[in-house]
Amino acid sequence: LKATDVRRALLESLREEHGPFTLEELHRKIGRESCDLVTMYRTLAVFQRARLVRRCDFGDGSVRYEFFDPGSAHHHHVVCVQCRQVASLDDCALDPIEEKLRDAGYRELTHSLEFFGVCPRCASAGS
Amino acid sequence: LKATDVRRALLESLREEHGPFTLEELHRKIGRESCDLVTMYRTLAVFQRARLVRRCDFGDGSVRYEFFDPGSAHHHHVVCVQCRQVASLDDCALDPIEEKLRDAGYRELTHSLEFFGVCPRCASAGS
DNA sequence: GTCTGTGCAAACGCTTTGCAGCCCT
DNA sequence: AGGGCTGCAAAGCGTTTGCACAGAC
Repeated sequence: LKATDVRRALLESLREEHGPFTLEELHRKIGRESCDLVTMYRTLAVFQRARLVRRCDFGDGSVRYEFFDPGSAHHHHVVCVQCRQVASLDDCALDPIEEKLRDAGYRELTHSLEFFGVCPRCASAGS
Repeated sequence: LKATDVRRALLESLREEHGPFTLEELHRKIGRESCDLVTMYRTLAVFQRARLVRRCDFGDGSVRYEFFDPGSAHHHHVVCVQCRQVASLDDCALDPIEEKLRDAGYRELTHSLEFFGVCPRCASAGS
């Protein structure tokens, strides 16, 4: 795993702000000219394999990437359907459900959970 | 909303078995020759608008459609990562979380939640 | 007869692949 | 010096659009 300019810049962008970003957003952040879109895809794939990045596949078609911090707890997001801003929730209350499924014979369980709605800022602006 | 052969066949397929189906599965079920793929997309879009069908956008890239029964409770699914079979869970324990978000100012909340794992059948076959 | 639904072909956007050249180690 | 990384071009795939014709009401 070589240390290149593109990889350094991308990792930097992912670390400085927390919040899952789209590939497009990341591309803009590190400067469109400093890196090809194809390289973005490939680098993010490499980062995923290296467990540096987690892929958040929102159910609305958009795919986002966030810096994977092994220390922080498993969490989910709220996506504003108007401004597309994403906030993080600090906990996850699904352990009881996974427990039930494990009892039923399921193995290697994971889950994807995302919330959608109008965020406070958009809600007050709209009304 | 006209009653055509394609629409009748598609609605039939969706109703006779419960479980979200991919567009491909539905196309196969009603017979590949009896309907163009494009019409499948268009008809499913119409059904969604008419609230006859609910779209389940799994986080793994696959999109599925299920017959929308207004009487049945809001529920989620478990997807087997090996055989791709989908089972339905009967309840949803996320109301407390949505409540908290509403208190924080979020509006019009919805969520997408899907579980992934190895189903009991695949688990016993594999070991 | 009118207006909606359908099939076919083509466009579309996002993502992946192939290949030649560059740069990190 | 070598092999991984990158850019560019092109292919791939699921989905959408345009248009002419057929079918429902």
